[in-house]
Amino acid sequence: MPKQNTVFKDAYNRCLRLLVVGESLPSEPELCNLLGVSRTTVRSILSQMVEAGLIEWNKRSKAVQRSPVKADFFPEHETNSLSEVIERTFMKRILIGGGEPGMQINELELAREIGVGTTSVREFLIRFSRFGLIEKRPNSHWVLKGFTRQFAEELIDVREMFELKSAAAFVSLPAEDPAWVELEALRRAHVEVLADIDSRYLEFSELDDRLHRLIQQASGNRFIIDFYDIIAIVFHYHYQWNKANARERNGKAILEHLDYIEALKTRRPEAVEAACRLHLSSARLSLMQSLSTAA
Amino acid sequence: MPKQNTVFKDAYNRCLRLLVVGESLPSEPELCNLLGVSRTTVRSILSQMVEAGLIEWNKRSKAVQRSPVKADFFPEHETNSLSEVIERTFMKRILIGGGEPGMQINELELAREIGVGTTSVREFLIRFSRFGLIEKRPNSHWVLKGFTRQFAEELIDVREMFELKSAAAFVSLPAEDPAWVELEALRRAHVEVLADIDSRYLEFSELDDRLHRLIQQASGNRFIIDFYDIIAIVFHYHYQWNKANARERNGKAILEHLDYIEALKTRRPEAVEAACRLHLSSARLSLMQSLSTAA
DNA sequence: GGGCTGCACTTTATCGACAAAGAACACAAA
DNA sequence: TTTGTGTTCTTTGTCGATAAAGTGCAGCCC
Repeated sequence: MPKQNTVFKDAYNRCLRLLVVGESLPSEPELCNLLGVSRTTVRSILSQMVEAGLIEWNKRSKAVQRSPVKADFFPEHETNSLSEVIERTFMKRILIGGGEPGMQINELELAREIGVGTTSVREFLIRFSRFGLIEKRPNSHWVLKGFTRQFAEELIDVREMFELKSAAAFVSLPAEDPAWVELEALRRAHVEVLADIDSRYLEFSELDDRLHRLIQQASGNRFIIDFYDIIAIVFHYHYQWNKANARERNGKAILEHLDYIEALKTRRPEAVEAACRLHLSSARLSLMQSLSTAA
Repeated sequence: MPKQNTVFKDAYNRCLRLLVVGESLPSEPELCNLLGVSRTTVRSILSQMVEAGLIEWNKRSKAVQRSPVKADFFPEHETNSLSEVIERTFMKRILIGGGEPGMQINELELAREIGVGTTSVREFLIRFSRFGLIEKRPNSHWVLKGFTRQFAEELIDVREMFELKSAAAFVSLPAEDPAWVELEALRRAHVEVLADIDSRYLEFSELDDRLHRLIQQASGNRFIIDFYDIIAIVFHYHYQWNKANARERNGKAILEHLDYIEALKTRRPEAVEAACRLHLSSARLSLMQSLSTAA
């Protein structure tokens, strides 16, 4: 089985949502933009839709015949790319299941467990190794270094350096920079979630990601921006399986974010640094606490 | 052709140097340690040496029959691992040959040019991508971001942050830490090279690498330590093909290093910071200058 | 003339296969 | 009782093959 056709399936599903009975789908190039795939894939989708009796397709006209029903969609798990599947399985294994430091990682075993070829696993591990959680012994196995307190501390130390630098750069952004607009949008989103915190506290993760990425972006430094990927993935998976005190933790963090955003808006470096430090040390504390309860 | 036997060939060559006529080679496990390979490889080497009439091998006795001659050695290029070959070729291409930013990188073409399979090239590119010089468009090609002034500045900005942090950590190392011994050894090596700078100035690169790695190590932070790999590879290849003013540049840098080392030995944070900043800004200047002459 | 379609072609993602390299274990020697 | 050897088995590194996905060009339609 070369290449899964997950790109096709995912785009097909998304394309189904564009169908409006009586109307015609837009041109092929336009669909490419809408779906973010190449024309070849768009044409496969159109062909398939003809087969399914969803549209009549003749040159420029792509008349919609009926609305899609549930059975028209591909099952969601078939739309995940291989690397996503591998990543999830792997993270589950090392963050939950026995992820003792020093453990050996076996490419073949992992591949069999997930049901994919060794090449895919290998490439995943290589990509993943930049996160500092695993290490390769050449001509031999990988070693799991483990999501330990030590790891968390090293990660957060660098994060603090970078975030302070980025936040400082943020205040010198010109007034017309789109980041200011986005910052205001984010502030509103925070306020909205806060207003209904008891039922929406889980949305914090997304806000957190957006805010911090926006700030790192201001550094204009690819190493700083790329580093945030490590933080994001670690926080993402860790808190996904570790929801103790999430309501309380997230509520507090949203308030800190709002202070941080206000500080950025004043453009006063000292105010920004203070708010930034406050939030970061609180985030550090939460992570370390959740680590000790987990262990 | 699965797996090149470069490990074997390289170990074989190194093993040839251990041969002393009249004596016997040590035990298999000991050879493993000496050569840094597994017993399987050691045994292949011994078999091969028997075939070549270099030794008589009977259980524990491995009596050396004759000294190796030049023809006994495998040619050096056959002892380089595939990834080394790929790395060199690739770096040559992007640092010297037309490495215009935005250029597309074609896995297949690269593989053919180097004469290896696509998998190896692919894995190299994935590993290399963490250096921030290339970027992947999923399901499509890689994009060369280019070794530009911009890149150099981003790299050096982070380097300065990390090195200052590491140097600060260095002064708080306990007196019995082996780093102090290594530091003194390095100081002597610097003095030696300096004494004969006109003929030995090219040895500076190695000293530079050793000193900075020693200092980063003190941070105890894997992200800081790993980041130094990026700096090392960039400086390595850049100055390897760019030797303008090398004599002068290296002489100056050695003096700065000696100041830096002295400062570390005083264990006074301010002195260290000053020496560190001085050296780093001078290194930055050299790199930026050599970039403008190259472009 | 500018955008759209049809078609042929290129490149990537993934697999299975296989030799090189590593690891495990029982037996032998000192 | 420790250390070394013989043997067997496992795992990694690399390749070529192939379907999926992307790209480029010639001609067509408004």
